[in-house]
Amino acid sequence: MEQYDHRKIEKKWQKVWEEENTFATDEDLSKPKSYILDMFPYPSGEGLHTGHVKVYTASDIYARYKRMNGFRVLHPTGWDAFGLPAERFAIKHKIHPRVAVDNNVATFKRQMKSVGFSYDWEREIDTTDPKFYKWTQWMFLKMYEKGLAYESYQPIVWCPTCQTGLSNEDLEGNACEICGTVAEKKLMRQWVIKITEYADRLVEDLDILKDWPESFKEAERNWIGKSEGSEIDFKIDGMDKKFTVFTTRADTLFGATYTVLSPEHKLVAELKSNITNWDEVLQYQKIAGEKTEIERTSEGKEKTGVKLEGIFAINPANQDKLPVFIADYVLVHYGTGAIMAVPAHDDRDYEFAKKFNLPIKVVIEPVTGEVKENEEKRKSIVAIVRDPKNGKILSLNWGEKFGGQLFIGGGIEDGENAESTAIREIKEETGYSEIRLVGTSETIHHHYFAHSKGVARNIDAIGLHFELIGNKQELTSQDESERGKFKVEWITEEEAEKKVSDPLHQYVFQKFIKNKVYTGNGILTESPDFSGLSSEEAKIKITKFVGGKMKTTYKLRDWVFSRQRYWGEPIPIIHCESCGVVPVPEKDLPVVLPDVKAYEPTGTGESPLADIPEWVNTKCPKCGGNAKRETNTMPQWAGSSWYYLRFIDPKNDKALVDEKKEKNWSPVDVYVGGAEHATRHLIYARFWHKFLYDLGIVSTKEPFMRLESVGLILAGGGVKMSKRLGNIVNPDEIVELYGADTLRIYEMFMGPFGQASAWDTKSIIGPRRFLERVWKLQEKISSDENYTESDNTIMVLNQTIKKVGEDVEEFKFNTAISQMMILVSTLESEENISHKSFNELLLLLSPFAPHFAEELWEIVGNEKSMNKAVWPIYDESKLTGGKVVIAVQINGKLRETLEFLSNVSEDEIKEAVMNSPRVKSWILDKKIKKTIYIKGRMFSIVLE
RNA sequence: GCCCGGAUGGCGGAAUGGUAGACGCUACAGACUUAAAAUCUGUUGGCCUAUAGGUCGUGUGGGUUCGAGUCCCACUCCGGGCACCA
Repeated sequence: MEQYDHRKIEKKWQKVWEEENTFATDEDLSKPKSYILDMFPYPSGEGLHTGHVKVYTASDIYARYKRMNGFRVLHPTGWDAFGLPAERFAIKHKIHPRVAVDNNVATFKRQMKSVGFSYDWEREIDTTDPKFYKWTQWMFLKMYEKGLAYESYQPIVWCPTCQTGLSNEDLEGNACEICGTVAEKKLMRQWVIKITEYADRLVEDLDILKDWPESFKEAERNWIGKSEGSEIDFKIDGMDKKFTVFTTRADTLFGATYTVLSPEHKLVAELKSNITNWDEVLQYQKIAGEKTEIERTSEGKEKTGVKLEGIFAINPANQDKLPVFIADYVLVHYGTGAIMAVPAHDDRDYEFAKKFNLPIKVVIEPVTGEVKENEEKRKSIVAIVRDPKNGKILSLNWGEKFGGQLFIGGGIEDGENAESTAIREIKEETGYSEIRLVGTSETIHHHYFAHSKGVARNIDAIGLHFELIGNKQELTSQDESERGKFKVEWITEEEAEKKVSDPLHQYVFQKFIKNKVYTGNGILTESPDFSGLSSEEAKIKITKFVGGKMKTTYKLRDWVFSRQRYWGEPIPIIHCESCGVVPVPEKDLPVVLPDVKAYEPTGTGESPLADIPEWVNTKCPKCGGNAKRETNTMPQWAGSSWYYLRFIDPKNDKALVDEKKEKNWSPVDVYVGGAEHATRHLIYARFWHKFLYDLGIVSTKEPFMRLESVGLILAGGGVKMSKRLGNIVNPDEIVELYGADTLRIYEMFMGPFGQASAWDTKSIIGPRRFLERVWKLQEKISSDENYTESDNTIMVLNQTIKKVGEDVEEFKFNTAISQMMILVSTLESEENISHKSFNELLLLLSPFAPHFAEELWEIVGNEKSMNKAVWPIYDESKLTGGKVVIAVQINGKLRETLEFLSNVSEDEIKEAVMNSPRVKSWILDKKIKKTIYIKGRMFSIVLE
């Protein structure tokens, strides 16, 4: 027997696969299809890393498995090669990005081939290839045609030293990562895509995606941030001007005590002549404008703003005159960029109101507890008594059964008001009477079940806040029996927050002591015709009453689709001196990126393309007059938003994808990649797909039916692999030392595919030993054609076929591998093994360790190529081996295990259990209360 | 602050509400060897004990259940994402 030499074997089979084009896509339409895709790589100069190998191995195993199961499989890859890193690299090393990308691609391709991925390389695509980006540009023109692409001035983050625009990743805090200068904002003309027009469908259709992780769908929902509310107009007092606010809480309109515009709101300038503190306003606008988003948010919760002196808005509900502020906590790009502020029922408005000393008007009465049937109405009070000397609060400890820790509560009796009730209850229950009322709450509607009385109650409670002014405590004897039920305790705020679990009492505490405002829904008060309504009802009625309209808004913003960069797809637009914006005619596509020597930033913020007059200057396709080309390029996201469609028909120069072929292969059945793409890439691609669906180019609503998320590979110690820490593992070294097959198995065996796990080079030896043991098994193959292994081995073999198949379907590669290890141990314990069993083991192993399996397949004399072989089938009747082991529990504890034939009856088991000496010794003379039998698993005895 | 995950031996991890720790690594002991490596065999959660057996044990505290790593409630810690979203 020859030694297992991975270097020889892996090269040999990679050559065979390449020469025979083994993994060319099967176009036999009689077979079911499976389109298996991983998120294609960005070919960086760093080369392939272990994380790539993890994703690509998983999809490769799945693809090979599907082929063996009779599917026609599309499993391609390509290069997402436009973007900033390549351009940076080019500037730094004076290498043209085209050259750098080609070099990097060559490295990636060599590395990927060395790991043995079964891609159909004939379908390789590259987003920077004009034949590819012709179609990216074509689709941009379609979006322009449909009114989805528009020009707009948008702020970019700008480094005044580097004279270049920065992405968020280029920022270190609020400063440029490269030179350390504090970044500014600069308004640039941008192309923007109206993705918001698809927001609703992007949310709705998440329901189609049954095989996406819930966490991805939730992340998309949050990113899109759908919110239902009302738009309501506020007139400016004494002027023919108004602004619109967006609110989800129209029910609180009567509680609005001021309004806020975002500093960038266009009405501010229109009001200039009437604003008496214009200088102050201007200065605030300037400061807010200079702040980067990071600065604006890193200042914590401290609210800032400026009142527009001389300006009042009219509350359309009650015609109150409200002050108008500008403040940067109101964002220009969300809702309408203006809010009505209701400090009594919104945390931010409350903070702002406190700081600027604005009135706070309660219009919602809280509802606590849960509404029950047949409730009895009551009126009561909850009193908080605080000792200002030590901050402690008076409480009654009723014990676990009677409500636990509470403050002082009680029913309002005839002839009493809330205050007199509270004073009486405090005196009766605690003996304190030297107190002073400092606050009274609104009515609180509390629903609860009074266990002592056996009735459901709906009480209208009033909270009262007292301060202790004297320590005199007089207890009268007639109250003693009542007082025996509880203990009077002074507790700290922390204890009160933790121990008082009753929602009503906790609410009153939060209101008075923690100064919390009530932001939930409730029942309206102080809202003339609407008082007594629920929030839900009032939202609609009040909106209607003031002539507003119900409106859905999204957090999702339109997609800024241009970059002032060289290395991207040119936006196919021409600016004509007389016709204005003219799209490049389809016949002139692609607009090829010119080959230039310099691609440094221009210093004006414009794309380097702007400095190439022979490219920029052109003739208008419409009138023939002088015109200039658009010099902005597309973002890196553009190509990756539709590349999966091009794999279906990568060489087509008539269409981005042939209609028939699209129907044959779309959609992607399994898409594998990282959770960092849960929002942007996947939302952009889903949007793009829906746009193409509307054009009739694709036949499905969604591009990716199932999504498998990969977990990070961390370095030892659970930290991220990074160049800086010098802990990056290069897959080349592992392939050289242990072999690609070992690397593949190691990465799949590390842990659950979707979970992060730490690289541990010394553990790689385990998978390598496993392969060595399989290698040695070939010596045990019996020459006797009719040789059969023991029943036990047959059982394990069948179990393994079942488990590996099921686990691969579910991307549970780690447990599939451990089951194969169990099979190998079992086969090793046999004197000899059959040719058939060994072949089946190789077939199970082949998706995981393809070179290794091919070699052994050939060595043991199989005629047909392994890649034409089919996945083994297990025999249902041989999964159990005819025996069952029954665990015996007594009072829930394992006391015995007994083995039976699998056709054993419950009575036989019971008899054997009762006769077991060990069981008898546990039962002794105790009575058996009951027995429970779980078929084929366990027998449980419960003793009295 | 909000959202989403997670917590099981020395380590990576396994476990349809039913024998916790499969499988692998490490470590220890033994075999082979002049020796080492490799390989093979055995042991490897703690404690008490004889290798029988017992007892504790899946981040913490409660609960449901004959039975909880798994379900429910409250909390702690760790990781990831988002950032004043009206």
